Amino acid sequence: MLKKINIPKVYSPTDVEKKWYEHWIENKYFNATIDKNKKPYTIVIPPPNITGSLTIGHVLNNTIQDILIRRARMFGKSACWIPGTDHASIATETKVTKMLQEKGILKRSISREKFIEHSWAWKKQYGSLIIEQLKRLGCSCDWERENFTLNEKYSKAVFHAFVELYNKGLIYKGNRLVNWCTKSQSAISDEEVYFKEVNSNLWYIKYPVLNSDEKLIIATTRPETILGDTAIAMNPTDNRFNNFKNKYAIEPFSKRKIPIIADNYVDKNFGTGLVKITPAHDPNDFEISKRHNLDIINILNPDGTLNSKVPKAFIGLNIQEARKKIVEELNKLKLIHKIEPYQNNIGFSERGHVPVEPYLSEQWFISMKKLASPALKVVKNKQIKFYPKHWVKTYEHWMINIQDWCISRQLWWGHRIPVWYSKEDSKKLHVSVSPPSDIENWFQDEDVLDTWASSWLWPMAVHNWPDESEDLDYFHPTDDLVTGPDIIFFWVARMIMASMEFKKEVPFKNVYFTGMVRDMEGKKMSKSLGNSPDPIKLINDYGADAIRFGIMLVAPQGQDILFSEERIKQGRNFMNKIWNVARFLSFNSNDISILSENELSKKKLDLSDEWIIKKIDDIIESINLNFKNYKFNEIAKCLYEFVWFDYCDWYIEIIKSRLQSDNLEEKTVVFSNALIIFKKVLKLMHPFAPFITEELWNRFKSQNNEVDIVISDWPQKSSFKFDNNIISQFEDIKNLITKIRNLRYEMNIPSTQKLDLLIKSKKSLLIYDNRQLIMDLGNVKKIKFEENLKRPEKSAMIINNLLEIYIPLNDIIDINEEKKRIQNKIDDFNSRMKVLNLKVNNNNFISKAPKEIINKELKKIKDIEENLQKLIQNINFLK
RNA sequence: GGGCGGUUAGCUCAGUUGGUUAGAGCAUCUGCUUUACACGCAGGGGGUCCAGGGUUCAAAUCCUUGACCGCCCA
Repeated sequence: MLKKINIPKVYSPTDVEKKWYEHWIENKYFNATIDKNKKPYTIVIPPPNITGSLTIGHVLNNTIQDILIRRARMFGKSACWIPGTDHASIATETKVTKMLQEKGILKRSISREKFIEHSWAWKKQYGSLIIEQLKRLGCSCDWERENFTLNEKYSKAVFHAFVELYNKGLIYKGNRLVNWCTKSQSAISDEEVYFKEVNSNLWYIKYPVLNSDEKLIIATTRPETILGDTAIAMNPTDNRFNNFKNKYAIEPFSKRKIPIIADNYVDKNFGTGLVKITPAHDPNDFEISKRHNLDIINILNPDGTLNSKVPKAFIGLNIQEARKKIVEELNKLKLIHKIEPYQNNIGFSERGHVPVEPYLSEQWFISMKKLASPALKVVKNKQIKFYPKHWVKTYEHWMINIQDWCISRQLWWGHRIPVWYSKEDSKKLHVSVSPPSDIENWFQDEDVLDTWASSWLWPMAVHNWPDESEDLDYFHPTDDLVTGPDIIFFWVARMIMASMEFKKEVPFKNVYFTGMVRDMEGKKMSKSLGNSPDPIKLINDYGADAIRFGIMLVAPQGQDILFSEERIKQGRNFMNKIWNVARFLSFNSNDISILSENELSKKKLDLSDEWIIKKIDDIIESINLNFKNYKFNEIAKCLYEFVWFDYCDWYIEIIKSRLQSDNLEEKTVVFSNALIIFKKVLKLMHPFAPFITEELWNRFKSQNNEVDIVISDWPQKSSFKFDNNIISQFEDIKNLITKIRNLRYEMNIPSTQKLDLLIKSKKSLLIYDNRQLIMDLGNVKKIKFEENLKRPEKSAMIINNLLEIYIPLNDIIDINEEKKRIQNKIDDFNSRMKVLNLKVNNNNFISKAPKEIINKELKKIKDIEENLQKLIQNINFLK
């Protein structure tokens, strides 16, 4: 027996969310345990930076993960979602440096140890902001397993990986051009460089040729690098410069003699067809220098000023100053041929926002070729599947053309490279997870590792790798990874490589790439652009469920999302709808003993009851299928449409009068059915909208030990066996009602006026059995069947499912309007008829199309003909 | 230059393997204090599915060329 349930008029998300989140945590629902009777299901969170705060992108990403993990939990799996944060070497160091600066402390004036102390303090204070925000969103992470990439245990894994690769000969130290950020004075990765169009010039500069009066004209975007030139190059097929092959040019400032060489890299059509080669300051030039054994002259200090390799007058100038002075001097020497405006694509450091310098320096590298091939294989043979799958191509392209990975960073916050150099002989190295025992005779490498060189171990290291552990055995490989395509290379690919190399198994089975969240103008959301709304404010205003649902509704697989607050409103409105239909049920809950689904199946049900049961059965099936295909927005849409259009707009409206019935049996059956459907909806919706569903579930759950929804079981299809025609029969009834409503509008009939239906037919059981709901929803007073009915004067006519139905209207009727209305219908049918006739009279169609298609078309024609015949008779009658 | 997406209603987007009268939300128009909900109800209007060519009995859907927009790589 269900007691009267009270539901407040307004849903207030904030209180409800807090209450249930605490309840879930207290009951340890999110804590996964190793249970050999259950299948494990694992997700590792893409660890957000400790410097970060929640963005709409995080909301999308983590909502999807939460949906997956909550559903897996309801499916009876041992669901483990491991959260954590990333120490974000460069971002954090920048933040801490800035914070210290504001306190008047210069980073270089304090010791490394002191700086790291400050960093940990900073981390303690601000580093878990985003974690707290994820809780507000409702994320059901296993917080007891929270991890951090700079934890002692985790660091051990990072060092272990370094040492293992070093011992395998896959890590080396080398001179390479790296992307140098002159502001942070550190190497940065390709991925930390963004490109910007900059208005610059193309300078055409004349180079004197050795032992000749001739001058060669080359075009360059970087005149200041003349000081590091070690060659002039042409394309070998370019005959214009044949005379100069194997000669030398003169660098105008230091008067160095530089060779004139031929290389395929040179584009004949760029500038004059000749380029200057500066190996230390351009990646392509560097490659050329290796092919031609050229000198390599580095003219820059780490801070971007010119070093002592250049003539005195230029030493200490920064790049802009040097460029200006060089051009002035060249002008004086009359060596400028011309200057053209030129749009240049220049790389900028994501952290320092200064142009990135290709810079020759000594760095640690991982050689990637060997690691790449198994990682490529497991994606190609679908051991790891990508959703959407078109990312496979991008992945393959990168893996095939993979470059060695520069893993050292000139920073302090991070994993210090586990290499010690002997003080006596710096060529003698100690490479180990632990320092040498006679530490006083050694000094450690100054650099730290690239952050990605720790997070690439994430799925393993969160489970104690390299140590053996039950967790690692049970929860690894993980199941699904949800992340953005922008980090497919620096994270996803590298995790696959690490896992294949160290563990000989895939780190995850499926990767779901979300779309990018953009604003309504298509711009990427970012803090600096100020176009990123604060999700916490949105949660406060609309509720977490509204945001989760709103964003899932507009996030189709693999498509970028144009986000605006309007989207959230749709989610909120939907939550309001759910809340209110629950209220409606609660008003009728008084003293009704609820039947089980099994008991219900033995009762006599109306068409509408069977229809809604069949509908939700179909929805369950379709949701399950869409989960399999990672089509989350389809699921959201399914739920939205079912709840709003089928359940609320039709079913609830239909049962209103039945719930008023004096017949207790009738009432019990109808209410039970409505409630059973509703509770299934709550379960299906729970992964998308966890809070409101838990709240309502607890209000409606029966006394006999039903558990909280979060750990309840996923709904099954009903055991009802249905006639195949249920859906179409019910559609007929719906159509009839819609036609009556539409007629009202077209004929200006007040909505309060009850109508009579006179049906020219013998008793139609379909209509007769459903007369009550037709009367309720169509606002109809009585329904009469009469086989030989004559069209009453002053009536309007509708046709539904080939039935002629008359609605007497007395003086309201405007016969001309009625004629017009019927003529419109006739025109409409006629135009459709034309198209159909063309099709059916085509012999090719008849001979080649499948039979069921032909029959379908013929049936349409037959129906239209019958309809037309009736309509024409009617209009003739009116004339 | 290479690769990957996209172009469908005024706006934002769905549209599974080719066969519906091409859908939804927002916006818009009309009516509604109908005993859950105006964050609502009922009804309506609004489309050359970017363009050309092709395959097919049949194309928004498949192939091809092009235009435009976006992203990634060089």
